[in-house]
Amino acid sequence: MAAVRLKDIAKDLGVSTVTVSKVLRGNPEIGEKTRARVLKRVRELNYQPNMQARGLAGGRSFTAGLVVPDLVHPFFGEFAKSLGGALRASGLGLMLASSEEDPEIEVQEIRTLLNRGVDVLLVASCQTLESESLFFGDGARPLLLIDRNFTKIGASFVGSDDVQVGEMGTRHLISLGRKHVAHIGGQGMSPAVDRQAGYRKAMAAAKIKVPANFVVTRDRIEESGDSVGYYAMQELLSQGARPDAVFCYNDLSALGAMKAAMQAGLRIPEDIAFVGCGNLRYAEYLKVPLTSIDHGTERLGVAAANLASQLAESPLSLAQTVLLEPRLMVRRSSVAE
Amino acid sequence: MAAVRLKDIAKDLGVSTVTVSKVLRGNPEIGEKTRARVLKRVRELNYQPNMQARGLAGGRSFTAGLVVPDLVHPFFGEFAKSLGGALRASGLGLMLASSEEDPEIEVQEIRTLLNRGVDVLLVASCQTLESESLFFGDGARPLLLIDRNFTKIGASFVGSDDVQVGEMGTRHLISLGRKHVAHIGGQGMSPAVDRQAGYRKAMAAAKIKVPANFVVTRDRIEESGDSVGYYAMQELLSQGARPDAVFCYNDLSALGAMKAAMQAGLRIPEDIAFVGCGNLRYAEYLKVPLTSIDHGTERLGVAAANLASQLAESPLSLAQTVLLEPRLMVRRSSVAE
DNA sequence: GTCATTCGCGTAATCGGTAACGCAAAGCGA
DNA sequence: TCGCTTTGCGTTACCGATTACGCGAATGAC
Repeated sequence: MAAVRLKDIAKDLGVSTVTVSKVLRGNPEIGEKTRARVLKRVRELNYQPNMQARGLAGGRSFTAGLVVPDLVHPFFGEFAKSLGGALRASGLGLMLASSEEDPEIEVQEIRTLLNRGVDVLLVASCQTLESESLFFGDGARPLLLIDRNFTKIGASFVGSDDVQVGEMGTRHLISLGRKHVAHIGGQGMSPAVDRQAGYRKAMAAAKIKVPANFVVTRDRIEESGDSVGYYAMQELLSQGARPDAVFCYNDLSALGAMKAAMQAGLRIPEDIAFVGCGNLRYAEYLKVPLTSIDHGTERLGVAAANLASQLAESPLSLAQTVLLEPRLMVRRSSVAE
Repeated sequence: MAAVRLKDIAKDLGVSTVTVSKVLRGNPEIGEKTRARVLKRVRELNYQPNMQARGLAGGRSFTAGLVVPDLVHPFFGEFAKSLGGALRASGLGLMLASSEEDPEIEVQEIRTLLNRGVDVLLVASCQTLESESLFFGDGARPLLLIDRNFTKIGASFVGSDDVQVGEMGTRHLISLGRKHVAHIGGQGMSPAVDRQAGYRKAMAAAKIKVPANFVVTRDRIEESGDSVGYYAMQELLSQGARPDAVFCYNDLSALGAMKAAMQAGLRIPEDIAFVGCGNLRYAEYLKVPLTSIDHGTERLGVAAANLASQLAESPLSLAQTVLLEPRLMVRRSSVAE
């Protein structure tokens, strides 16, 4: 069952390979009769074009490359899934790489993907905002940033409106009558910065002053998973003025924070309410179901796929930005049953 | 910053492209002096080989293809992550496709991956065992089955020893003094079959008869997520003889089953104990932390990557089977604190 | 000092497909 | 019927690499 090539079909029919190629490519200069014969034989032999050769000759590989920091992170998993499906519908394959949250691996993976000839590069970068000047592809292929934006680069972007995310979560807590809303934040990336900005915006709109020690950010390098939130919460609690609500940068940190709060004997949500971001699956099975902000990850994937296939076809088209509206999912961590 | 090609380096140095290629390939027939000059220039220009061309000429693409049923499923997410990292270490890229649990899409994705010239194909198939004769690649590329085995095909396999998984979970429940251990099973795939076999083996070893209505399997098609377990548990409870323990096919079904049990007023684990499979993340944050069997997903990924890179290098080597030992993670769903 | 090796590198063909051009036959108007 | 445009398909070159071979020069044996 060796692969059947263009040449085989051509020889079979007594035509040239070019003719067959033209038929498959939809070139109108081939006569109806020949076209029909070719198409028939193509189906009979179940011909499948060799994409490597096609890529070499045509300068396109019909493949998109995706670099994510961590495939296990529910957001990126869902995103990759949704993206892959939508890309397939556009005839694009997906090459996947994980940077393991390491900027150097990220650069390496990007290089590898480019060498493999991807038509468009999607990156959820783990570079910090300061390193904006760093290597981001070779400029020859369109770049599409995911979730984390680097405005100075001028690349396309698909993600959530994170300022709104921050506002929405914080406003929810305020609307519940909480006056002492703290924030456990992330570091370096645009979502972290923007969500904190949204938090401050909502607080300002409600005319509530934000005490300096109410915003805690911890370096993600030294800690992993939920421990960031855990230690951040301990830090908050060790201070005099205790918050009655916390808006957390993401769900995992919210989990850690809730753990620390419960260990300190606080009741959720009576004594202290929590809001996370990401709306991770199983959120409803948790000990305390978590109120969270949903990014509409599937829609993000579809939007990214659309933009990607457009960029793959016309690499020189202008950079575009797609921002999706977040949605608040209210659960027990903020509202008692 | 257009891509630098072999030809550019060659022209620069006044040698032929073949010479450069030979140097990079480690061919010993090139003199020390030339070799040094070439390597120097290669580094200066930061030359990156075009993998498409390399693949065309050499018949290898240095790429592995992976087809999973659902990237969001924690097992496959973790597996893909681990696999990708380990493959990278072997110089292989990863092309990812998701079949969405649809056998037809699966076949389509496999075709696509083969057209793209992957050197080896890894598939966690969603075909049922009966459809073994179905299309599984073209036979020209080595096939590596993941998690779900099809013994008749004679392909390589990497997965858990699922009979042992079933035994281990069931034995744990029996060792806790439970006499009425039921089983909520999956359908069609080898893990489901094997785990049920393990369950029966453990029951037989303890000389406990398995009532016919103590084994419930439901068709996964009509239901999704945890609802399988939910309805299965209701089915179990609606019968006269009530179990005091349930060994579940996977964690999600265990979650659903526990939900149904709690709704029926049963206390976990006092009245009824549960064991799941998969040891999904967040298991410890659950309302009732779930005792589960860990597959060592990361190790599976690494093992698969090793085998895959070996198969990619010598496609004709014999099919191999790698079975990893499962580990029991005891939590509150089976043992009170 | 010859002849046979080895060494070191280049030439040509190939992988499977695509794009630019060429060219014969058919169509058409006058 | 002559000449000009289409129509329909084939030739050639090329994408960027690799492998098989060829050949001149340096090397060594005698």
